[in-house]
Amino acid sequence: MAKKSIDKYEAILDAAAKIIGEVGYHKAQISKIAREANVAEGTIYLYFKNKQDLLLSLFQKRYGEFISNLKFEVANAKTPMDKLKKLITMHLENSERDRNFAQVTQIELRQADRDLRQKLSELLKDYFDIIESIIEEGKEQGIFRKDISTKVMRRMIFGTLDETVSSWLLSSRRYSLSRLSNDIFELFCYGLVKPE
Amino acid sequence: MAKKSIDKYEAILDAAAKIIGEVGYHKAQISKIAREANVAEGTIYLYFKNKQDLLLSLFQKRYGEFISNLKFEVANAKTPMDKLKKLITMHLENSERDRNFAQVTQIELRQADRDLRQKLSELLKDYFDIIESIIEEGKEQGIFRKDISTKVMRRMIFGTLDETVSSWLLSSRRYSLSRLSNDIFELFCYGLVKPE
Amino acid sequence: MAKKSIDKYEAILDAAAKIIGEVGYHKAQISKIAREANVAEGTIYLYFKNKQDLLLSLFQKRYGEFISNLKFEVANAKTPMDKLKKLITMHLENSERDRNFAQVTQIELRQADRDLRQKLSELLKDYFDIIESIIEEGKEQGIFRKDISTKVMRRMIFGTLDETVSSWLLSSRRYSLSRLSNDIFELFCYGLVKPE
Amino acid sequence: MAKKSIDKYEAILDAAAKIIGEVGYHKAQISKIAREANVAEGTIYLYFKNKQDLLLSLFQKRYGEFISNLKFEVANAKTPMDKLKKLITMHLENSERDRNFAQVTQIELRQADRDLRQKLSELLKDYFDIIESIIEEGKEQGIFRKDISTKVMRRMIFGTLDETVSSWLLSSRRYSLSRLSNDIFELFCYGLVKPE
DNA sequence: CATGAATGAGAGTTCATTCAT
DNA sequence: CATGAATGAACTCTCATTCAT
Repeated sequence: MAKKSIDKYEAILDAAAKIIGEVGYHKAQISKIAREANVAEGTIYLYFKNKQDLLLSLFQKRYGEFISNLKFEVANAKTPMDKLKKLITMHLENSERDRNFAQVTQIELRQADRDLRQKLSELLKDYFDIIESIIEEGKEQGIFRKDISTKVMRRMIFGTLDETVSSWLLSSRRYSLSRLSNDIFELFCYGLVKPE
Repeated sequence: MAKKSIDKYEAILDAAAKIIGEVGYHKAQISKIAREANVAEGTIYLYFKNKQDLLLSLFQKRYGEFISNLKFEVANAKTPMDKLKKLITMHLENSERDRNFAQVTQIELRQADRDLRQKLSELLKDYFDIIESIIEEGKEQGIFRKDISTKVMRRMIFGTLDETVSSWLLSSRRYSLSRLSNDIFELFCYGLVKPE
Repeated sequence: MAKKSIDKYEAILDAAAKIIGEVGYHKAQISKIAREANVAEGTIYLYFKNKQDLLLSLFQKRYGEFISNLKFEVANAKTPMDKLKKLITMHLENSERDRNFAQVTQIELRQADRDLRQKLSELLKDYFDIIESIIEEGKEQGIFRKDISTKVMRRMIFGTLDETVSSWLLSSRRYSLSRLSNDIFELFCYGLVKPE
Repeated sequence: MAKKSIDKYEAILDAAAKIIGEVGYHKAQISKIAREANVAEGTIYLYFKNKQDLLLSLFQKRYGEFISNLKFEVANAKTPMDKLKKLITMHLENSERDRNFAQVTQIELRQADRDLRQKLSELLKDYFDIIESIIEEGKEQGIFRKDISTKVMRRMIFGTLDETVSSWLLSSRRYSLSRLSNDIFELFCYGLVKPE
């Protein structure tokens, strides 16, 4: 029984990710998600308070897993540079591996009502914390410049990764996303200007 | 009186920008936009084919003006560095000046149905072209590095600006956006790493 | 001026007949009728109280002319048989000549709201009277049978002509309508059964 | 409980027949039909694709039943004369029994958009076929005259019955419809002209 | 726990009619 | 008389949510 419930819970989340990824949050009908999950419409409301809660749970679960993996890997990397490199790689690889995850994260998060957006940004907060702690560490070790605020740097890092994935999604994923890691890392570290 | 008065057209666009900025495209009811514009609901349909067309026109007009200003200013700047600087400043200042514009641009563009997104991204194309031409010029003049593709660079620039504005919007604009220009410019040019 | 008014009045009626004939009363928009008549929408309301009044006037005018012609011709025919023949011929020829008239008469009259239908059937009354007086005359002269009520006979005559025109209209008028006069006349007079 | 209960389906059809019969197709609001059927508006869309589909189904069901009864009775009648008599009687009795059916059939069918009319006339086709086959049989047996086309005859029969019912409906049904059967039959067979 | 038929508020859009010019 | 931009009531259809079974 307990097992069965968890199966359904997962099935609904998977179905939601698929449908929302395909048609977007607003056009994703509960009835379609139910059908995709092989579940009755009413059943969804046994596991989730409402449609918004479903999206929230979806994001929470998927992003939560990603964040905890990321934390682990970042902790294991030695230098701030290594940590940054790892973060870029994982962000891109994860997006590439799970297209629905990326779609939902990138596109669907933006819409949504005030309060939903608020809740979602709380979830993002964890990710931001990881980025910022890497930057702080780099600054402390004298590797990263201190004349620019950590927040500005964090926005560059997240914004660039975000936009990179967005572009890739809109391009119908015709190229390898994760292969861009090195260039982006280079850009982050040394900027546009030719050295010397 | 000019037929289909331009005043009304503008009033509707303004009202749409305001309402959409406040509650998002999907929750922005035609009836509310009409009330905000001091116009009957039916009147909106004299000026716009439908709700989607209204959003499209809104973006087209606002973004179009911005783009043409941007083109002019960028053309007048001497070096690629100056041009890049100008672009950053204008992006942030424009967003700061017109909150509704920024809101719509940042948030609402992402949602929307497949075909709307398609049309909107065509409009963004112009902006991307400007950014990319600055980069190309910098590469040709030996100022910017050539070992990283222009597209990757463009995504960093646009993504960072985009995320910076998004953050500012979500923070309820408690700080000056345009004052960040210099730092962002520095970051773009020289990266995170402390020189020497 | 007076002349001009009459021109517009006529133009609107013609336009209404054309548009209604094409798309039906309910789908015939005032704006389209106005455009067809080269007149502003508001102008229509200078000549007609409302849309319903326009249809009524249209029918009144067209049917009125037809009825008065019919009366004249029937009066000139000698025998009840000749009169009946004339009536059949004129009904079919008139429908064939003016497709819009037929369309409106046949199809559009049926719909309409309770009260409109009431008013229209008053107009039909004149036509019914003509038919019934022919029948009565025939009965008096001992030509037509007296064991069947005049009303029943009238309904046969009108119903048959009506259905004949309806069929022709729905068939996209691929055959000559007026050429059927003789057969219908025969049928009316002697019925289906083979004589002897 | 049967899914999408047949009861509700029937209740909606009955309500539709009643409301449409009262105010006509165009003025028959879904909301009123729903109220009459003791059903929510949305429920109607569980059973019918849209308003037009509801009308179509209504006609299909009611007319379909009538046609199949008619076929049975006509097949059981011996001579073409008996068959014709049966057809007249059933047409009138059925209309008299179910006023809504008659109303919809007579009045509402005529209006409607091009495509709806097309679909409806396909349904009428079955009725026409029955009439025509009776005529053909009569011709073959040497009972009916062969010098007039079957189609012309069919239009007389259908047109007369149709008009008879229409008249009766407009008269607010102040007389017995079915009692007219004999006279109409006589008229069809022998025509207006007094024998001898 | 599970179902899915039923609900009904809500939203976009149309179009006959009005009225200031 | 004429205009046509503006009006806003009205209507169909959608879909998240509920609840009796």
